[in-house]
Amino acid sequence: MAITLKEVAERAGVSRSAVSRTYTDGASVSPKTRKKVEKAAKELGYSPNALASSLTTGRTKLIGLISNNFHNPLFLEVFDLFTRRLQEKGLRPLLVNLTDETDPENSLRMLKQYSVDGVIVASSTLLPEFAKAFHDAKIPVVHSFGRFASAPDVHVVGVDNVECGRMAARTLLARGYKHIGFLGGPKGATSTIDRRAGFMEVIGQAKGIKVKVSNAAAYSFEAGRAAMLKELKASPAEAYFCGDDVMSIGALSAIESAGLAAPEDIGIIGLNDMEMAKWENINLTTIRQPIKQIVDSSVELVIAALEDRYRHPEARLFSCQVMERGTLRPL
Amino acid sequence: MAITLKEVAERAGVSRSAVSRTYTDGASVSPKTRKKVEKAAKELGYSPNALASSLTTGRTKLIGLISNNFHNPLFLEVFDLFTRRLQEKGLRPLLVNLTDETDPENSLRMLKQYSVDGVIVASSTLLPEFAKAFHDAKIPVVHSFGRFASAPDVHVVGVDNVECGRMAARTLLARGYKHIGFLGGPKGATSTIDRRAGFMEVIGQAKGIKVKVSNAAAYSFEAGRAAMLKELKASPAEAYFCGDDVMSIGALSAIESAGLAAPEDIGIIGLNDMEMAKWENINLTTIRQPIKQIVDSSVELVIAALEDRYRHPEARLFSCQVMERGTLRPL
DNA sequence: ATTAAGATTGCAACCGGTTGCAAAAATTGT
DNA sequence: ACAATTTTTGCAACCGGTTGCAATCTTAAT
Repeated sequence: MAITLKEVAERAGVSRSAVSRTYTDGASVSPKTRKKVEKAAKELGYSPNALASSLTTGRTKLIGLISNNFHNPLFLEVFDLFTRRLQEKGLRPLLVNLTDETDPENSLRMLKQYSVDGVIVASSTLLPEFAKAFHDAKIPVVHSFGRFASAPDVHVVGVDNVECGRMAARTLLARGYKHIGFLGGPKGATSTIDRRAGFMEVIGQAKGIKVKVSNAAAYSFEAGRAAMLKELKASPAEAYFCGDDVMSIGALSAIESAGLAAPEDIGIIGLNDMEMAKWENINLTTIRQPIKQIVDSSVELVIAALEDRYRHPEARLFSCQVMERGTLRPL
Repeated sequence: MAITLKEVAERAGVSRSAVSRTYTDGASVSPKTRKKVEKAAKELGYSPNALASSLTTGRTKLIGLISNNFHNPLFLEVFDLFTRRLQEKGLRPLLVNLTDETDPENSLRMLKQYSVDGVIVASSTLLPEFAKAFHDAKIPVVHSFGRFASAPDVHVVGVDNVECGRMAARTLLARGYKHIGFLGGPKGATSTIDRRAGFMEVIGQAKGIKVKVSNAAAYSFEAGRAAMLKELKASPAEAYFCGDDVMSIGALSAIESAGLAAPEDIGIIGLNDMEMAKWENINLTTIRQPIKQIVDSSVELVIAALEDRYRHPEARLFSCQVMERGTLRPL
């Protein structure tokens, strides 16, 4: 099919090793032969077969990028950042869509077959055990947007969801809301559990605050809307901390449908700060996750992990920030 | 590192060929040896190295998935569909993010190095020449969401944008709008050009209709909003056909900002029918692109193309459909 | 000019599989 | 039971590279 190293060697009048060495850096080739080889290569349109070389070097430069968040617009931004960053580092993302699956079995087998150098699990809903399966199979893995643990089993990069919960609570209290709602994502999601813990911790320390807790079925528009519609039927709180931005937008639409408005009638604070949050017709007050930093750090960490396979599992947490916009009443 | 075929062969007490054959279908192995091999493989946790085998078979089952649309939420749906479909067919998507690049050079080289079996270019803004580069390099390629041509250079799957333009014009005329706007995407994009042609064709055949043409800088919220704000300053039309749904949402926000409403003051019809279009707070009347069919057909076509490398380039067009929602006045 | 050290080169074995071919084993028919 | 088929098996070469090693060539030092 394609041009091989052998053909280039013949044309350049050198050994195959010489050709190979011109394309591996650090190898010893004289400028003269390098010239000859490059000339021949150009004439033939040769490009080295990365897969064949992976056979001996043990490196494919392939990184498995696994996610089950293909319905949350935030993750388009995440994929954009990941693919660019990996490309910049000379790595190639092999994308795995995990929708409707929670068992690592299949993806593990597949990624083993393709000898990926490492794996990035980009998901806020997958359990730590998922990433652990790769760790156990001795494949370097980083769980991005995963759950924080002080002594994690695998590398984790993300935000401190407990602190996010606290931050949301403090923000609402500071604005004088007395009747407050926690409208979480799916009950089982680790992110929901952690945010709720932080949220309740702060609320618990304040006096005379009434709290309402409820959960949406998913981090989605429909679920957020449905949950808020239900809230509106039975004495709603003055302001809600919603599971994420998409849910918040769903909640806002419910409020609007009921002939109410944010922040006049009900306040909303979201989480993520996805691009849509700043669209003028949404203008959502929300807690920003620094996704660029999380992504860059994840890539850096997976590279570090594949250079040192015995690197101790590490959790890298980034801090969030409240983005003041128009869905909470001013301070 | 990992378990190899040789180790399995030794443990099972058979030749390496025997092991290889148990994992290639159509090969001749007796049930007895197959049993032995499978037992040994299971005990050792063996899984064949797909890359090594690709060396001799010439098939990697890797498909390059190239896109430059990492900011349009529609493409999250598209990626979701592509990755799932490819997975179902036993193919693996190697994702390439082409943002800020229009030259195929780099991606071509890279995908050659990884010996992808085929390439899918998923973009409505990349030019046909881009996909052509892969075709010229003898890599099977399908351009999804690409420009229609009756005698295309490469396989194309998408919608007939000219017909979409006609459809939009007819829809607006049928609702009695007399002063009509075409608010296109970026001027150079083939999709914009084609839609405009169809649109103007139908309008031209109607009597007493006034048309305004303008273009947004990109298929994005901000560009759509900016373009509509500009329109609103200088005698706007009664209804607009916007470049796509994201732009439409931007336009709607501009309308709202100006204290106006759709469809009462200004009508909007979009294009794509992405998930957000049916969110209750948007409720956008739009022309639906059947993305599931486009994706499935693209995958099918790329498979056909890699099975028959001399297959004649083909254009597959799917028809669109108006989704009646709330941003145009009723019939 | 001679020699020692350093740089460059090619040979050949190897990475983890596949496959054509001929030999061996199993099956069929008589 | 024996020959003719058919199926299964292992050998060995190959896919497209890399790399340790010893041989050869340069360069620098004396």
